[in-house]
Order: sequence, then C-alpha cells, then structure tokens
Amino acid sequence: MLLSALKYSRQRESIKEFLANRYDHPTADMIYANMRALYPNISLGTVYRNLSLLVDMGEVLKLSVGDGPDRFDGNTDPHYHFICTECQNVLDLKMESIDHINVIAGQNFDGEIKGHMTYFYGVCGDCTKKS
Amino acid sequence: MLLSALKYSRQRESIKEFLANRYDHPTADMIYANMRALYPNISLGTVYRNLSLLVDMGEVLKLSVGDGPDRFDGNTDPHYHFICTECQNVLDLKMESIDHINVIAGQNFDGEIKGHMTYFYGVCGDCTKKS
DNA sequence: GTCCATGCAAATAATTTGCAACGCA
DNA sequence: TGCGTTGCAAATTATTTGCATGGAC
Repeated sequence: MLLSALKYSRQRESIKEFLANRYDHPTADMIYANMRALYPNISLGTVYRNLSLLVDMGEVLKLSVGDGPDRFDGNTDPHYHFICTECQNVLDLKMESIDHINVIAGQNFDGEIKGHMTYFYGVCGDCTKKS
Repeated sequence: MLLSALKYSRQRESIKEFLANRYDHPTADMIYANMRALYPNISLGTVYRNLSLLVDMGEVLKLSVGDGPDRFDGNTDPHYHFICTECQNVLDLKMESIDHINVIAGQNFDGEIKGHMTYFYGVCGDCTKKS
C-alpha cells in the first residue's frame, strides 16, 4: 500500500545495505540488533516498518519459513531456499528454473496459476558432516 | 514430542472428524468456533493442543501459508495447495507429482535434500469470473 | 488410583500501530 | 512549512503454557 511519496531515511538505507551484504537471511530481531550498533536508539517498530516498505518496493524478499519468525533476503534475483532441519539455517540454492511446475499445477485447475513458493528442506552439508 | 500414551478424548475425535469432512483448510479459530457448537465450554487451548497432537501423529497437516494464521488439513494424502491472492482461500490441487524438483535442487548442493514445501498462488476460478 | 486431558486465564512471541517529536524536501 | 519517519509504548494476533479439576483406563 504505497499511498504517499517516500522520503530518504538513513535507517532504511542502512537496513537495505545491511541485507545486501548478508547471505544468512536474518530475522527482524537480528537486523534490529545489528542496526543498534549504528543507531543506538533505533526501535524495532522502525525496523519492521522499513522492512515492510522495502518488501513492498521489491527491494527485499520476505521469507516465511513455517516455524519461527519471518526472515529477510536482500537478494531479489529469483532463487530458491533450503532450510536445514538440524541447524535451521536458510541457504540459497543455485539451481535451474523450475517454473514449469506452474504449468503442471494448472493442468487440471480452474483458475490462473501465477507463481509458486517453494522451500526445500533436509540436512545441510555442515550438519551432514557433524552427524 | 510424544512422551506418554494418548488417552481417548471426545474433543480430539471431533476435531479429527470435523477436519476429515472439510475441504477449506480452516484455521484453529474456525475449528474452535465450530467445536463450540458441540462443546460449548471447549477452550482454544484444547483445540490447539489437540491439533498439535494430530499433526504430530500425522493425522492432520498444518499449512503455514505465509500471512495469516496456520490452516489445518484433514487430508494427509500427498497433494499441493493453491492460495488465491484475491479471496485468500486455500484449494487442493489435483496434479501429478513434482518430486523431481528435489533432484534438480540437489544438483549443485552440498547436503541432502529430503523434500520440499510448495504453495501455488494466483487467482482462483471463482475470482477470475468475478473480475 | 494414576496420569492424561480439559477449561480457564495468564504468558509469550512476532508484529503492528497511535502519537508526539523530528527531519527531509 | 508540510508531510513522511522515528522512538517509545501500548495494542494486536497467533499460539503456548501453568494449574487445579475432570475423565479415561
């Protein structure tokens, strides 16, 4: 819901930059903790408000991975995510497109399939080695 | 975590039966509202506790569809779900298996892909006709 | 009688929102 | 100056939990 013009905000820029340099898909709380190093008085509300704006603008992705709080991703290139069931980490997957599943899903469906959300899960490399 | 033996409970049986006959993937609140017709004093806590047990036993599926509360599905046959971005309804999809995407995802991945969670989204048949 | 299940209420977790002060344009 | 943004706190939403009582076995 973008009803009015956006104004520059240091906090928003910092959150965006922070996410652009992280590949571990942090939660709002983790982002908040890191932002406090830069802005000791920043509030969680500000973090949530700006994350929400950035998601609406398409500059950040919100990952709702079932249990636990939402996570945020500064990489908006289309890609998929893997959730390790041991350590709960969320990893990026380098894989070819699977957009054809939209066609498969639409074959017996009365309506329009516009996309899909897919999360892969299993045990990550690190956890496989540990066990 | 099932540490102790389960005892019969009318409430749990009713919730299970209710879900077995619904195809609209109700939320805990909706289940609660319906259960109150049968058990005027049933509490939300009881609904949540029993849903959690049923999910652990594999007799009910929990659907975490991003926004909004979790939904529950009494149909445990493997199948996929579609979320209408207009009316928010969650529909079952009759489609062939797409388990091959696990193989695709695992091709450049250092770890073990055990499965995936996929939700399709778009506009359902009813909403397409309305617009 | 033992121990799980229930109802009720309070607690928790994640996120959103109201409001007065602040800061970009 | 005008209106978006912030910090702070309170509110909301979804879900979980503690506890005394009730019910299954």
